[in-house]
Amino acid sequence: MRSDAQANRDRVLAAAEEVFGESGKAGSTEEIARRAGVGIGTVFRHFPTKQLLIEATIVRHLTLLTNTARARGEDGEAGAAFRMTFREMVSGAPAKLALLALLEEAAAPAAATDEVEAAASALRDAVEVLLSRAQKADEVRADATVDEIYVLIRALANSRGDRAVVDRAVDIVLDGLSPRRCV
Amino acid sequence: MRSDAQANRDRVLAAAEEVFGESGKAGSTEEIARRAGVGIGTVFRHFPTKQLLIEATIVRHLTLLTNTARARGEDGEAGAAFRMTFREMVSGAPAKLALLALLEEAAAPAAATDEVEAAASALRDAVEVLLSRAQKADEVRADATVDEIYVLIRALANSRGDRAVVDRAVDIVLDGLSPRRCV
DNA sequence: GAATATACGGAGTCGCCACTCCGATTGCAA
DNA sequence: TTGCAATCGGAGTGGCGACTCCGTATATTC
Repeated sequence: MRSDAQANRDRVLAAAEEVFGESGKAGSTEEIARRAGVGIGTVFRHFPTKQLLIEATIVRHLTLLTNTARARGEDGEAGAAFRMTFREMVSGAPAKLALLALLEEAAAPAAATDEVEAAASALRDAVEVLLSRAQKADEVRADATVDEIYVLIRALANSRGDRAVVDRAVDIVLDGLSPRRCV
Repeated sequence: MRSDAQANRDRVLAAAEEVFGESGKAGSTEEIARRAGVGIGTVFRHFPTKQLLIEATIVRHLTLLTNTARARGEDGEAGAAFRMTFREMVSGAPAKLALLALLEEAAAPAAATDEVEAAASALRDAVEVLLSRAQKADEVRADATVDEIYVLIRALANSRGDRAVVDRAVDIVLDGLSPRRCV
């Protein structure tokens, strides 16, 4: 692959993340091309279909999240690491609400491509590691499963509203996730 | 207003709720007309703009939720009433995920029409009644505010995934909402 | 049962957007 | 530097969907 082609591909992906983050699926390919500083033709050469561009954007995003979670999983205290990652994943996408909506769609049973599927399950695994470590340290209730954590994170990540209010909502959820130390 | 006109208006609104619930904003006006069993012209006579149709649909939905919450607020035990309503609002829209996305958008600061605004705040008030009653009965932690409850409900209502998993996630959140009886 | 205002249906218009095509460019190898 | 295969750009195409218009149909009134 020629080096300019690679560079353009990267710029298109970055622009796509930006545009989809603002406008969701409705963001036009032309706008993406404009922001990437390339012609429409170039966008379509790299991603023959809008759907493919969306999927590539999602995979890129999921991969980033996975790396963050993995890094977090190796150091420090288990409970804090888990809670930190939880918070990060919730608030990490403040300007990317619409992107998350796409992500949700991608998580639907039928819609997932192999590649998207793989990226999603990698993230899931990374979160699972954090979770079970925190559970072993008795920092998170033992009956919680990754699936539930996932649902909670995705749900909260979609939240609009004051940052402060969302933060307090997250506190409440984390309270719910802590082990009940007495009845 | 002629009686047939009223009937058609109602059928259009019902069809709109259905279609928007499935496909969100992307649902076409033509499809709505088809399901309502009327011509496109009729849809546009009642709701001159797609945006207006969306808003009317949202108001209708919010009003329904408000009525449910109000009814629930008057009988039975405070904590149970609150939790019941919480669960209902979360799971009451299983086929209407996309509609909720619109609703979120409507809740954005700028986008709200007076009418939508009014309907939204009526619902908020109804929930607030339930909440403070439950708090007085020491069934819900005192430091929780309506805003946070709202964020939590909206977030969870958007969740996809197994019903069972979502239910357990709701349990976790409700645990977080219960008063901490010991440190 | 007319008369009439009101409402209906759906073909047609217009603009937007995904996607195509090909002449102009440009990185790269020799 | 030169040749050429890989890229690029962006005008053009086709289709879809919001919205309009007006001839037809029907509730309502007396």
